[in-house]
Amino acid sequence: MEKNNIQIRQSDEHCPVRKSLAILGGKWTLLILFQINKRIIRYGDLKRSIPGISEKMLIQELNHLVEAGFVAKKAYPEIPPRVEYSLTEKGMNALPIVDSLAAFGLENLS
Amino acid sequence: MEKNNIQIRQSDEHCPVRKSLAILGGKWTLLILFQINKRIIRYGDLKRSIPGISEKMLIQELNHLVEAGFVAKKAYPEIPPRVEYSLTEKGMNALPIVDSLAAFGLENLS
DNA sequence: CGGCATCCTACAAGATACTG
DNA sequence: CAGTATCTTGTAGGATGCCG
Repeated sequence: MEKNNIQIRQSDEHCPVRKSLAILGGKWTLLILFQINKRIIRYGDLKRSIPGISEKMLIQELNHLVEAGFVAKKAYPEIPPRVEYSLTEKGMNALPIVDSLAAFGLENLS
Repeated sequence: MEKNNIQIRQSDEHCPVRKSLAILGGKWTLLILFQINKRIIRYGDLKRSIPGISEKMLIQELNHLVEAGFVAKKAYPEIPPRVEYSLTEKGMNALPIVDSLAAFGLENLS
């Protein structure tokens, strides 16, 4: 309640919002997390669920997210290959963000 | 609970997440909303509260947000000039987004 | 099927200087 | 103080083609 009075000043890199945006701020990042959601989904299905994304961006972001520990990747040594993606615990923690984005879009944008 | 089964497929422009990202997806946009927050803040103070932003980007995003109806701008015809920015109702609705971003950053990033 | 390697460009973003 | 006006640049992102 006295939150209005505190100085909200985060010097550069210590701001949690900035740190989050640094990882999740890509054009497609949050959309990908949103589509994976609680599912275990194959690469091809994921790609189809995000119309307009290029293979490069999808793979790039997925690798990025796997490295960062937000997405788990499981590859089956079959032919033809099958690769499944899902959110880790850490990745699930980002779902409130996309939920609030979705809610905002529904209520405030045409 | 059967949410896992439904096809989460938004064809392009109807996806609320995409619509939100289209407006709020800029590098500085959410950070600006976060800093204004519930305050009525002058341009100079706002700029100082976001280290690293250029005047151009700040003004550009502010104008953008004013046009979109998320930010209110009040200019006083004084010398030297004074301009105050604050969030509109609509802009307040975006605060849950930055809150979840902040929470995510605090809990999941170093 | 699920990638990776290139090449390329448009636009977001930065730097700088000036003004009411 | 609060902007505007240019000019320049970096890089996110797109297009295309090949590979295990």
